[in-house]
Amino acid sequence: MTVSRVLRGGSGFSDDTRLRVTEAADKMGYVPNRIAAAFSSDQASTLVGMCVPRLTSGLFGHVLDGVDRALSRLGYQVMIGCNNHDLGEEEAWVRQVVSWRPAGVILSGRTHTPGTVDLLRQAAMPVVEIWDLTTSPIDMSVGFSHRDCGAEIGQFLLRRGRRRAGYVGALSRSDVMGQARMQGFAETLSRGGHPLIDQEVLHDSPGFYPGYYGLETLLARSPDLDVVYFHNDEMAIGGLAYCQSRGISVPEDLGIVGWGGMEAASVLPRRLTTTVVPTTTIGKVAAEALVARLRGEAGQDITVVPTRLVPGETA
Amino acid sequence: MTVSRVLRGGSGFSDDTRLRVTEAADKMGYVPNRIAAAFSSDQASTLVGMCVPRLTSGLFGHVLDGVDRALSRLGYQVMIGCNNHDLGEEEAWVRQVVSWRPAGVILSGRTHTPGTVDLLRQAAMPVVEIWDLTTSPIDMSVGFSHRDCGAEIGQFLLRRGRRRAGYVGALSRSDVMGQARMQGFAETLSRGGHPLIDQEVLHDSPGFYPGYYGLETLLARSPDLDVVYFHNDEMAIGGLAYCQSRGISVPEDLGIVGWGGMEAASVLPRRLTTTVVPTTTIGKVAAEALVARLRGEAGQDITVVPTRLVPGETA
DNA sequence: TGGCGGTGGTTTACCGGTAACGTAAGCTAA
DNA sequence: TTAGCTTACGTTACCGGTAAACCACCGCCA
Repeated sequence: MTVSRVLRGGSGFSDDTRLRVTEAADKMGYVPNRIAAAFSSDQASTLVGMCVPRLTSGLFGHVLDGVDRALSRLGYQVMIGCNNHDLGEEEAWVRQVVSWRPAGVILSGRTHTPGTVDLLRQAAMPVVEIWDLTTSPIDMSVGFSHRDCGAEIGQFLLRRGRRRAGYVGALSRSDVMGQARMQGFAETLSRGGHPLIDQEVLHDSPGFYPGYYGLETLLARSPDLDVVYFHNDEMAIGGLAYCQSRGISVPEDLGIVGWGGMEAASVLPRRLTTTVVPTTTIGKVAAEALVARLRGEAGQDITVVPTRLVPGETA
Repeated sequence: MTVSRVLRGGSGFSDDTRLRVTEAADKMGYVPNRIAAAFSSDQASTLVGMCVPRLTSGLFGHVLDGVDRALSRLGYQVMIGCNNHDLGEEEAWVRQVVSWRPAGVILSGRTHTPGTVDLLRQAAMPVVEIWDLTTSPIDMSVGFSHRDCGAEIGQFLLRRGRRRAGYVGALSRSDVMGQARMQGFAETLSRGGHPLIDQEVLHDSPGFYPGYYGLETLLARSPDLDVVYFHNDEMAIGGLAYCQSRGISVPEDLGIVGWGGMEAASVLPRRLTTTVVPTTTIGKVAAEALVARLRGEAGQDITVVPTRLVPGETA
């Protein structure tokens, strides 16, 4: 017991004892057993679960980094999961993670299966839903509105005099966020009197080549578009490559707009018009909100982390 | 006890009992406590620790994905860590992770502090060192030789008639792997009779802008180079941008070579000459080697996962 | 009828740390 | 002098699952 107190930096022991304990621990290479600690007292768990739609996405890599930096600094460990944009996989992951009795959980997205919500409510632990802001979170929400992102781009393009807009997207499973951006975009255009002309949504992952071929298909069908909004930057870059290969000059003949703020976009000869998402900040804020809740500190349940429209040279 | 056997799919109970148990568990929303399970029997831990140098790197995102896919399929959970290319941070992380008594640990790199090695040896668990192959691993090693990557590029360039090569790198903390590539490159050039003319190594993270300005500095000092090998693809793309801004035609005036096989590199108008690293495969193979060891199956301690030189249009 | 093996289920002890409580020694103050 | 408090440390029970041993019962056969 005295050893436990010394090693956890408590009080109620003499300096002499402390020294003897730490020396002995050092000499025998003692590593405390956190499993036992977490087991004996529910409070002691320093595990936090974090689930993202894709691990290979540059954006989520930064979110993960923000979460890990903030949490590891405070002595927490991060258990990761990847749901591949599938709510069922998410539920399976949540079940696994809850069985580890973590201190809290961070999920991506605002849509979950009833089973997932039940599991989390029963577990009665802090939960942060990130990325896609919701006003009725399970517990807490940190992110931004995808609909607003699309709407903002819509307004921007109308102001720039674009009148015949198209959309190229990808629907990998139930990726509702890209959908939301598109809807916000389309609605704004309609209200502005110049509704969306055409859209091409591929059932594929939103990468470079789907962007390339998606634009090809779209333009074959609707050749007189003057701007195309893409699901994300990678697809937009694919679109740019298509334009280059066909001698379509950007932004004169056709405007190209992406989303996400992928680093590689800054690599292009002309800077992509896009919405930059504060990925690392979202991770950091989510982690801090979770820890604040754990410590019983006051904090807001819903935190808006604003995105930033970057008017580049492609639209 | 009977409940435990039923839920773990053991034997020694009737169908009737099984039904009663599963029904009751369902009704009460029972989630087994893995902490207790891991605590009671050392064998039951399904945690695996995985430490990478950077979470924001596209390459390591794919490695992580390979690991997570392979492990979650087999019922393991992944605890992540990021050491920021710092061996001290790695040791701190290992200490944390070992205190969770994981089933095994995956580390990036072959160089570790003595403390790290001690901790892992004492813990007597499977350890896989990935990315940078070593013939004397702590336990197992999965990866490739960075030195050979550099050497292969050296030979390739000599065959293509390049005679005056330079190198632009970045030294973020103790990133020994970039160093190894450069050494393999330089040695091969020397043996071929056309040694490395000049190099510029920035103390910065290896990104787009350091590549841009690194090339600027290098060319200011050594204007007559005919090819430059970069630390990685991002830096090489920065170098390409510099060439474009100064009217240096690639590959005629100057060859540009990267490393890593970053996806965005395929986005460029001309395909970057580079070495593609099988990131996902490394993660997958490492995870499978670890699980094989856990199951007592035979497996090799050292697995070479070959890289692939992609002769693009920039060198 | 006694012994034997298999089936189905229960009892017991234990993993290693921690909360709560117990206690002995030393000190203070009435 | 002694009740009362503080300090330093020890005891005990418990967290929830699991390994191993144990037991009850049945059917079977010599």
